Amino acid sequence: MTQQAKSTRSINVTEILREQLLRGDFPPNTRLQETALAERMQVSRTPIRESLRVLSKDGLLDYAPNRGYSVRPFSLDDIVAAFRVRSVLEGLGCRLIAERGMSDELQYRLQSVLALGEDLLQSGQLEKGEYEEWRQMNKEFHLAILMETHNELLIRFANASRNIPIVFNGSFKWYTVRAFQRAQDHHQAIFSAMLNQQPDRADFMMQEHVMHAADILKQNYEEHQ
Amino acid sequence: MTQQAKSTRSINVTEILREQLLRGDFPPNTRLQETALAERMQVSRTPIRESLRVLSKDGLLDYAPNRGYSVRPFSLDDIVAAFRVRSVLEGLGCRLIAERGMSDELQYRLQSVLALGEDLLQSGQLEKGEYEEWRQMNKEFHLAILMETHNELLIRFANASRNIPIVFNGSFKWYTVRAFQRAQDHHQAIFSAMLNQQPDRADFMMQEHVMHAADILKQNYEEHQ
DNA sequence: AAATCCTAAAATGTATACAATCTTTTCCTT
DNA sequence: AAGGAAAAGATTGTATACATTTTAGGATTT
Repeated sequence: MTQQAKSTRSINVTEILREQLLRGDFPPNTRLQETALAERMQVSRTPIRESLRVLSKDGLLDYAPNRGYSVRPFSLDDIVAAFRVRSVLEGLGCRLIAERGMSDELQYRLQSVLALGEDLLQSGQLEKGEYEEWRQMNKEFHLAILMETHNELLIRFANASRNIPIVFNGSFKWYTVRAFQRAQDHHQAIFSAMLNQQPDRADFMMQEHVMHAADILKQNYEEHQ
Repeated sequence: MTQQAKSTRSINVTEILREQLLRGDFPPNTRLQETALAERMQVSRTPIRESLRVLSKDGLLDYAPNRGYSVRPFSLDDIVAAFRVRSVLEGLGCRLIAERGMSDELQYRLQSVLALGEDLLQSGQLEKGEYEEWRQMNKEFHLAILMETHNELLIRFANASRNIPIVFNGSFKWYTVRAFQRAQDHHQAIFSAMLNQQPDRADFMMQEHVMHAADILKQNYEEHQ
């Protein structure tokens, strides 16, 4: 029997709300009233309040004393700015690993991720808009690199920089096959740079890679939003 | 009459506790019990709990469900890692401003900050260990640059990366006159690079500047800790 | 004596009652 | 009718009571 990770209602509520916020379930500037949420979530106001406080610390909610919480609106500029920050954070991650050299574990793991990327590109799935596997693959690529740095703050910030509606699940729905191919090429180049201990190249290519994602989002934001 | 910013006990408690944590009032791994804190702060457990949750989100406290909060220990490696992250964040800030050019406001402000730095270097104050004014000057230099980027996430992360015991108030108490001079030179170079729209130089020199501070801290940490 | 189980105490998690603040409505004044 | 003050309602902030979980200690077993 698998051990159920300990949790509390407050934590559960936080994660459910976070998911809904990231999915864009609430229109921007919607006020989140404690009593209403408490009723909806079938808990008292106490865990709700703690959740709202956390989510506002995460930048997902606005807060004013005695006036409560509301859904923070994100402009396109906000989102692109967040990508820019993430690009240097993940770039630093690659740089750090390129400097010290990859562990065997990371090398094997990234190689298998890269192989999966190739498979997906050739399977024809991505043409049909089935990008869920790609999303998983991409997440693992980025997270594996980050974790290897063992820089707690870097990991925390890099993850936090993705906790933004629209951004969170990637904008793969707007990717062309060409865009997927380019992303795969970026992954390859980043891997190669880290393997050959080329810190500048690793950093630069990761920044290029992240900002490429930002460009695609930018191009599609107005039309499809 | 100046308008008293609205606040709540929860917010007040958070800031008091944060200050105490940053000052190092609590030994690492100290458990922070809600009832004890509530009594000490003369409030109920409710605002205490909200504060602790926030401070753990800020990385100052460890938390485990049903087991409460404890003071997070920071190793020297943790601290240097945080400096590295901050260096690329503030480096990005300088790069962004160098790319688009400084506003007149920022230019004048930084010039006056630089002039104040020169004054302090020549007044002899710094030799006597009176570095409080320097601390203020330094803070304004870094903050003015950050604010000018208008990148909300960048500002948030850069500030958060300084919310670490020991780091928070700078390690100026360990600075020699030579070290102050070098910091001033760095500030000058960063200003010059932004003024002349040299993004690479601005970014690089800011990273150099921040990591120099890390080096000094590193050299003095063991002996004086 | 070491290990395990059980029980009591203490701590955290949650619900609810009450207090303070803000918002809306009503009603009065001009 | 417009503006504003006052009161009523609604919402957030805080305290407290109760529930659940953890922790500590001792008794019991091996």
